Amino acid sequence: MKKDNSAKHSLTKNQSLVMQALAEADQPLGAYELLNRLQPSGFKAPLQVYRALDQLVEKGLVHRLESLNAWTACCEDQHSYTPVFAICDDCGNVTEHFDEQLAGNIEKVTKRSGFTPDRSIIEIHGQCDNCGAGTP
Amino acid sequence: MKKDNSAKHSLTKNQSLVMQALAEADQPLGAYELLNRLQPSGFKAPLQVYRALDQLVEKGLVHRLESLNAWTACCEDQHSYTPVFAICDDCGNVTEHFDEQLAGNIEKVTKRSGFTPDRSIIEIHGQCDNCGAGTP
DNA sequence: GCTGAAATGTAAGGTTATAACATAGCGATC
DNA sequence: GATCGCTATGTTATAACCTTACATTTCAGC
Repeated sequence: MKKDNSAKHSLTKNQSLVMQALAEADQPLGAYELLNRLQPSGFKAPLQVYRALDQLVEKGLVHRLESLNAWTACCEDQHSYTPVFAICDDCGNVTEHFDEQLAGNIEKVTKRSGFTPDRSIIEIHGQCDNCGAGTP
Repeated sequence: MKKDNSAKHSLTKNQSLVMQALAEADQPLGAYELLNRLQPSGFKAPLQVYRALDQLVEKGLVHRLESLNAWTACCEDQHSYTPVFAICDDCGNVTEHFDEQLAGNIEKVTKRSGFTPDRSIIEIHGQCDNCGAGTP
């Protein structure tokens, strides 16, 4: 289970509910999957979910996985490097990693062409240790 | 204008049309934007576009930009390294880069945890040289 | 208590992607 | 050349994801 850092950030009711749902999930969740899970708590419209998600991303507590159209609770409280996500295409499990060198190389590649990087998206699809290609 | 490598890959009619539209565009295009542009050529349904796109991605002639929900013609004919896309959030221009070192970093980060990488997505948002943060 | 900013509620609509099923083209084999 | 199987295509409907617009509520700070 992921950490729940919500306490440190004085979340609103909806933000807390979404954060909790993500923290309890063992996989990234889509916005409508979140809506489903939060309907018992009174959620009625997609916008409630999307607003909470946006605010949580803003606070750095949640990441969006672009290649899955899904959202996941951040495994750390605040991090300085761009996160790298390893996404298992078999079981759907996602792990978050950090690597200073990699973050540095990304800067380098783009700055060569006069590009000023702002935010980076690194998502790696493959097979996790459990579903491993090693044990077929 | 991007290269048009379609000749080498014996594309079908729909694949050629989509490839051509992407090669002529100076920015990535969404599937429905492609549909609009190809309606004069007889396209009627989204699926025609999506199917052609999938096949072109399969052949390595087109990349999907996950964070834009858009598609772009590949700038090279076949490449061995994971492409890195630099996406200008101001003008929408996208450039494709390659970096051996970066590809190596990715392997390293994931393999530490027993993960077997298959395909990687690296998309960097920021400002291009023209829209430059340097010249406000 | 009043006020302004942020959060929430609700309805409607836009964009992106896929499922399901039918038809057509085309090469390989008998 | 008839049959088979594979790939590509056509068509309709629907699922999944996200946003706009506007009304209402909450709540900290004066």
